[in-house]
This record gives sequence, C-alpha cells and structure tokens, in this order.
Amino acid sequence: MTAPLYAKVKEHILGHIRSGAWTPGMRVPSENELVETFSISRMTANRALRELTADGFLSRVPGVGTFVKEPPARSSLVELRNIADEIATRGHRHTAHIETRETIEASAALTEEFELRLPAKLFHLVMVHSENGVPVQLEERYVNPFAAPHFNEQDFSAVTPTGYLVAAVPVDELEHTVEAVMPTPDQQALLDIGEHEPCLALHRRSWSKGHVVTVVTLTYPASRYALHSRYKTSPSGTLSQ
Amino acid sequence: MTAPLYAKVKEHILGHIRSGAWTPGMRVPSENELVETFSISRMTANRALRELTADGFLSRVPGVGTFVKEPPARSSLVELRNIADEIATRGHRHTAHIETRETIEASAALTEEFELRLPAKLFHLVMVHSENGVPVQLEERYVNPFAAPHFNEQDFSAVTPTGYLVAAVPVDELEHTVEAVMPTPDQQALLDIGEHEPCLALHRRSWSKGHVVTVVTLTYPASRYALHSRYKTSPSGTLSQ
DNA sequence: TGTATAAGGTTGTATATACAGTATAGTGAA
DNA sequence: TTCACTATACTGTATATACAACCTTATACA
Repeated sequence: MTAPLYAKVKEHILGHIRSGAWTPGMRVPSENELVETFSISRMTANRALRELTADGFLSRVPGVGTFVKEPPARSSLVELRNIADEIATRGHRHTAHIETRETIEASAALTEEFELRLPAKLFHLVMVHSENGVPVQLEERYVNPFAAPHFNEQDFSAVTPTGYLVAAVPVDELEHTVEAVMPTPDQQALLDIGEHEPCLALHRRSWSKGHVVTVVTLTYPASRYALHSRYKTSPSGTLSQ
Repeated sequence: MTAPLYAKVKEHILGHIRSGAWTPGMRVPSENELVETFSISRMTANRALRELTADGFLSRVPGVGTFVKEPPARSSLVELRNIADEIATRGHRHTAHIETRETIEASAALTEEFELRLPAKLFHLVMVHSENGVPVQLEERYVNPFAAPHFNEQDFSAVTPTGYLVAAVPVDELEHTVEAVMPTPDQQALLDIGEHEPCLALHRRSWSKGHVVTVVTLTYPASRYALHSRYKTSPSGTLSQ
C-alpha cells in the first residue's frame, strides 16, 4: 500500500519544486545527500533523480550536480483552459446547461481508461457550453469519485467542472488526443449543427498522484472553434529529430 | 564512446519491434533470459525493460511477463516530430512522393502570414506521406528562401522537409492551430478518401530569429490519425484556471 | 472430480559495492 | 604569477544479492 522509497524521494523533491521553494536553476541535493537525509542507498536516490530528469523536471551535470530545470513553454492548446474564461476573455457571454448527470457503473472500456483493477462507480456529466447563446462546446465527462468525492454535489452554474476539478485536485499529468469526427445525431441536436459539419474532438485524461481523476471529451463544431497555441521553444530544444 | 549496456539492450529490443519481427502482444525475453543472452546482471536488464515501458513500447505484468505494446497511430502535438520517424517507430514503412514543387510569388495572404513587408518569392512544396502504402498525411508547405536558401535543392527521399528544416534552421518559436475540415476534391484524391471523411488540419508557423521560416498545413484523414500529447505538468502550474 | 497446496517463474524494489568519467577547488612548483 | 598536479565531489554505469508480490502450473489430497 505504501509507496516505494524512490517514489517518496521523487515526491519530496517535486513538492519543493511545485511549492516554489526550489526555483529553476537551483541546485537540488546530491545523491549522497539524499542517502544521508532519507537513509537510503545511493542507487535508490539515483533512480529518483534519474526519473525526474527523464520527466523533464531536473537536469544533471556530471561532476557538478543536479539542478531544477526551466519549465518548458506549454501551449494553450495543451493547457487546462476553462471555456468560461476563454469566452469571458473575448468579452462574450458564457452560458451552460447540464444535459445529463448520473452515477454509473464503469464499463470495461472505462475501467481500462481509468486504470482501475475492477469496475467501480463513476460520475457522468454531459454539459453544453454556449457563447452568446450559440453552442460551441459539448462536454462529456467521467469523474473518479475516489479522487473528487464531492464533484456531483456541485451546481455548475458559477464554476465549470474544469474549474472545480483544477481547484479541488492537484493535477500532475495530462494526456490530450485531438481528432476530427462527424457528430452523432445526439451531438448534432445538442450543438445545433448539421449532419455534415465536422467537429474537433479533444479527448483529455488527467492524473493526480498516479490515479486518473477524470476523462473528458470536448466536442467543438469546426465552423465555430479551432484550437490554437503559440510558444517559444525551450533553449535546449524539445524538438526531436 | 561505446553505448552503455542497458542502451544496447534497449536498441536490440527496439530493433526487433521496429523491424516487425516482434509484433504487438508478443512476449519479449524476461529479465533472466536477457541476463543469459547478453551476460549482464539482472538490474541492467531490468533498467532496459523499465525504460522501454516508460517510453510506451512495452507493458509489464508482474508474475507473467513483458509484452510489446500496441502502437497508437498518433502524431505528437507539442513536439516538432518527423512523420517518417513516427511511422518507423511503429515498425511500419514510410513512403512519400512529391506532388508539387515550385517557386512562387507570395500572394497577399502569404505575404501577411510570412510577416513580409513586400511580396517576395517563396518555395512551395506539396507532398503525400504514406504508412505501409496508405496515405496518412498531406503536407502543403511554403518556405522562406532567405531562411532556408537550399531547401529547394533537396530531394526529400531520405530526409523529410521537416527533418531538413529542423536540422538546418534553429527554430525558436512555433504556432499551431488545429481544426477539423472537410477535404477539398484535390485533397480527397491525394489522400484517397471519400468526400464525407473529415480531416484534421494542423496549421503550423515556425520562426527563427524573428523571421517566419515556414508555413505548413498538415492534413490527416480522421480515420487514420489523431494528434496526441502526454506530459507531466510543470511545477508552478501552467494550469490556468 | 474438485480443491487446497506447493513449486517455480516473473516482475518490483532495495541494498552494498565498485569503477569510470567529469568538473572544480586547492596545492605546490617553476 | 602561472602552470601542472592532486584531492574531492558528483554523476553514470554495472554487478551481485536479497526479499516481496504476483501468477501459472503441477501435485497431492479429500
């Protein structure tokens, strides 16, 4: 049940970085210092530092030390943005209404997506977001009650589901998949679009401390929305090939 | 100079996966079998398998074994990846052919996109990339001759345009826009898809030292490709609301 | 036949140890 | 002062060993 030692060391270091106590460029404890602090072997300290380096949080220089890395510039495309804020930023009026709200038993596919060992109960929410009265986003979301037990007690008139989850659960990992889809008849009706209007489907999973918090599919009518990002590439170059 | 042992073991396994000798679902040698084969310690074999698992190539089940993972047909969202490499990573065959190659005078729209004060000459390239003979990406690219003067002298049989530009020009800024589109008749023909098949259009501009290097639109048939990214969130939290 | 138990293979983690390579600071000699 | 050398600290890799947890299969037993 208890986490492995190397994972605890990783969490210890990540905690200092996330809290802002250890800032980019700052030196983190050497392997031998971690050995002393945690009474572990050097190989265990090495694994923690090596994995954090692979994850992009640290950089190591032989003979010198290990340092907090500059956080990479992420695009708004992949940030966890709140559609209510985006619409407000444009000076438009955001409205939303809840289409479906229930607690379900996870299907086999959902059990796998949530990385659960056994089927369990999940919150299910379907919502339509509108900009100046025009539907622009269909939100179909599943939430792990273990990660956000009070999710289903919220009324989402003032705070969107994304806004609530970001505030309630510290997300430390994200996965995005974007694809083009044709809307199902249900989706056509909810978004008020024709059957030949293509849509952008943004599928997102988010993790907190190794557990999947939520799985959501955001569907945008192509004529009303595109996803955009612009950013500086990091110095060392995240550009592969 | 010579690569570490664990890296050699990784390459050995990746080679079998890339060549197609080891297919998804197939069992790969256990740690103890690798110990025998390569005369290494179990910890070294463990590191090779563990890192390949973290990289997404393998999946491991305690008490059972290690298996080749199903490679998803996905393109990276945030990195500047080369489609030839992506296809090779899945162990498939990449082919490409040049549809159009010319030097044109920039239109008003292109002049603006390239942030030029006056219309100028631009390289124009249209290419179709195929995976195992099936078209998966239509590349429509414009290149600024000032940034990459020798671009049009390349034959892109061994190196893709993306690969050439990344190596030749230090890109320091990127802009991505993703949208869902219906293919034009020309695009339908080049990608060999029907008129009702939606496509994902990834529009990218890249800058080097303040000048636009290239503007490219990559069109993917929705049924054959999705765009994907997964990453640890940066410490202080790029998560906006 | 059906069920509990044991054995063996597999991954996961942790330790102690060793040696190589690199960068830096300090020391001593020219 | 300047240069060469040395000691030290740090990372990188590799090995041998150990134990735990998990799964499958074979075996013994009722």
